[in-house]
Amino acid sequence: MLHKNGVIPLYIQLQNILKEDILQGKYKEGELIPSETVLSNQYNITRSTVRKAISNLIDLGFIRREHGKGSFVSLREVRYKMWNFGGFTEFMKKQNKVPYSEVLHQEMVSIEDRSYYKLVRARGILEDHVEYLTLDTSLLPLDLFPGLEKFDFSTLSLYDTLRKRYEVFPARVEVGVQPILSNKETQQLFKVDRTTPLLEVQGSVFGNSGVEIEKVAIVYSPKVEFQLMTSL
Amino acid sequence: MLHKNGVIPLYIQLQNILKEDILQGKYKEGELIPSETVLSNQYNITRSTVRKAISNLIDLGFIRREHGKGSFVSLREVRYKMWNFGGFTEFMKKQNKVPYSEVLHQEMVSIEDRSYYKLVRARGILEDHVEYLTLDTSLLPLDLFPGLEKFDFSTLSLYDTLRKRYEVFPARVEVGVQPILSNKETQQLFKVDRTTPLLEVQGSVFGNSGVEIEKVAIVYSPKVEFQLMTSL
DNA sequence: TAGTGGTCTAGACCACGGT
DNA sequence: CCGTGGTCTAGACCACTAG
Repeated sequence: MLHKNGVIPLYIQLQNILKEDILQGKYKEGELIPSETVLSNQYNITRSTVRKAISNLIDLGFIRREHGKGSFVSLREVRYKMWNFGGFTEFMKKQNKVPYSEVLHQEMVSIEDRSYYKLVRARGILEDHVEYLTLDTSLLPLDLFPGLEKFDFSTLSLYDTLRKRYEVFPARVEVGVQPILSNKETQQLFKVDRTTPLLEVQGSVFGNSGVEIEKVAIVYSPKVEFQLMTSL
Repeated sequence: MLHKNGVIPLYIQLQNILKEDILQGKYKEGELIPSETVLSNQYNITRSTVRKAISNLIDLGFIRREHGKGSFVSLREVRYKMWNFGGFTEFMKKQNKVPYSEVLHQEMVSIEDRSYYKLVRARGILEDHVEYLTLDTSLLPLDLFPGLEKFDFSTLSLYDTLRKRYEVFPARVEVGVQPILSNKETQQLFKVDRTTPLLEVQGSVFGNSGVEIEKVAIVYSPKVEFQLMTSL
């Protein structure tokens, strides 16, 4: 149900509900979602409000409308192969590599009246020497994870901690990919010159319940292969 | 004045009027346009209709709204979201853009004793000018597509042709993503300087039967947003 | 014909910004 | 305070799709 007198607009609430339903698989790729009329009756809101919610989801690439037919789930889900989001540590162990994390920086920051724990880590694998592969910047909301700053993430897995200590399970990422130029920090870390372009991924990680649990920015070493497969 | 009983929706008519006014300089960059109430009175339509017109112009990057202040002309740079690898033409049409393709180069090449039709196209959308978004290099095996070189892909959709003429349906892609530096060609095409890093996607497209039907390399303009979602 | 989305009206109340 | 945009209601008629 919707919170009629809450601070969050009804169309945003509905938008989030539909988005979650789609991502949780309640409405699957290609399937019809309930019609605008049905939704407006179901949630006791007008069709205009329903339309606003659906229009936003169309802009976000979740839904496609067809006149006279209905509104369809229209996702283009991308899967990754060599590259992994949900736990660098776990992934590397599976590859029989020794994962290595170095906390470069950590602090409490405040963004839009919310406090976050900011964690900057250089990550890589341990061979004869340390081979750095990514530079990770994470922002984790402290209201969701009180006391998070007390853990030592050079030895602990961040996602493992979220799961075990906070029972929060990373479920989904939404990211953008950009090419960037290296700066002094990444040049040193990845041993590249200043003309080397790098890959950066920026976005959000969401938990099971659909809440954003982490804002993340990762710069990848050129040694990391970024591959993906997707169906058309 | 608006044509009240015309075939063109009122909000589209208003949208075009405002767009023209902006492009003709009647409302200049940073200036306020008339308020929603004023426009609704002026054109004898409801505020909802005015809002729909303005919302579209915001999506198109002409206007920015500020709560309590008004709506300002704001010709921000448009960024295009593209998470599709196959079917540029179809994708752009769905976005109500006019797709534009320019064949820069085509030839027959031989790789590992197999002949391919090599097609290099600059692709983008047509607005007041051509906005180039990608530089596509395709390699299509001629044994699968005999006579393919006879089509004119500046006007025809490649994938459409594969489907209609050869009954081959692109089904899956496997690609790698790399950051690259711009070269002279891409600098000119995308109007960027030589220090601008770009995104390149390289890989293969497979048909329904699982055969590789195309080797592809796409360089993206910085105006293209490369976004993806995935479950963990 | 019934159900869908597409467009539009005529209101209402609210939150924000500047006077 | 007033004017702005932000949200929402409760209707209406239309065009399109499918049985």
